[in-house]
Amino acid sequence: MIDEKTAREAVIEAADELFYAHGVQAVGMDAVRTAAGVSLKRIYSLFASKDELIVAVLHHRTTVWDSGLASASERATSARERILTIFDFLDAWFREPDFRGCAFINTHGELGASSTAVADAVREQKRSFQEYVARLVSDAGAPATLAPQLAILAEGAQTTAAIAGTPDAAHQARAAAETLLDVATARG
Amino acid sequence: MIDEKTAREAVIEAADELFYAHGVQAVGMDAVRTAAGVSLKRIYSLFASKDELIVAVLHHRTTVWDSGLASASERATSARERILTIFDFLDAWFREPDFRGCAFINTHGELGASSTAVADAVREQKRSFQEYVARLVSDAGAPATLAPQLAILAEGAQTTAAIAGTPDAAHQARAAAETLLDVATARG
DNA sequence: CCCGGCGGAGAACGGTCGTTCTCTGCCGAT
DNA sequence: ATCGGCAGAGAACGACCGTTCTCCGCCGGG
Repeated sequence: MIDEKTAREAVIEAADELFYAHGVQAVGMDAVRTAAGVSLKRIYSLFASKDELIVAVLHHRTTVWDSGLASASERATSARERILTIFDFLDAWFREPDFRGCAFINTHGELGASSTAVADAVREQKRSFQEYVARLVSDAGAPATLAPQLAILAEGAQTTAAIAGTPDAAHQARAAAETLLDVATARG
Repeated sequence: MIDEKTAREAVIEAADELFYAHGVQAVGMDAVRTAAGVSLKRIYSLFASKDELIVAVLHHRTTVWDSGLASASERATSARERILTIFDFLDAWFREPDFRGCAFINTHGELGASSTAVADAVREQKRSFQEYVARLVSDAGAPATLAPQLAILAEGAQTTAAIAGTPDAAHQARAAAETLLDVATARG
């Protein structure tokens, strides 16, 4: 048998892909089993329940998102550029053919009311993103009130792009962010 | 028996409340029956399937949202004020104890991948909102590019408030909208 | 007063889901 | 070579859901 860590990752990655593509409740554990190539018995020895698997998937997505954001901002030379890089990162994501909105928002809408563990995992990811933006805003010398405004733009772009089915929202949000940055950094 | 229109409305309103509170898939038709006080047989004579009921609920929510937005903007005296009223409307909504995000976004995340009828109804509502904002932006004499930026702020505020569980996003988005409006109407 | 049909209540049906169990074959140890 | 135990495959189980069906009580017309 493959070692535990490998099996865990295979299950999480297969579940992530299926959950994101079809919604969590539309995917049965059988489908996860088939996609991951790991027996149900083993899946249930790695995760106590589907709910626990969902939370693990969300945590996995958080790390993927964080590292994607970090690597996208590597080329940026200033804090201002790093902020705007967020929206370029979104633009590239929106153009992926299987883009279907933010998995955290989707999962929260689907299960946030019934599972507090899911709601907590989603809230934690959003909080961490807000913190990331706040750090960049502080680096750019802009007032702290700018950070939640930029975060709201990023969130809105994700849902707008998901529902409209076009990536336009990324550059629209980017333009708004530029304006807000200009105004916030103009004064002294 | 009660007349058809009344029964239809009772079913739609009961389903709307339950779907919004718990998510669509978490609510069985039995629960709708009990809440609406309309027999299953009658429900299925009014709606061919649960999917059709979901779409009817979304259409109902669209009219409720539109009229709420319209009545909130009645007191505003200028186009600029009418735009900012959107965010005051959101603020009041976010403070309602049973606020759980935008039903359209939630339902799209849950069922948008599997039901094109649902995805279409959601997209149509967002398109109509974009149009409403575009009309106000035009009335305010601002460039058309401002409209999607404001719409993105409104969308982002809704998901942020839903996940964070606080109404802060409304006034943060309002402040950003004010800045964008100032910049967009300063020239000329 | 009797009868036929209509509507409501909820049981029934077929399917699916999350979870567990059984069976079978494989592996290392003796 | 034989045995014990572990892992995989998938059947089994109980619950539930969307949808349909059955039965019962009520109603108006003769």
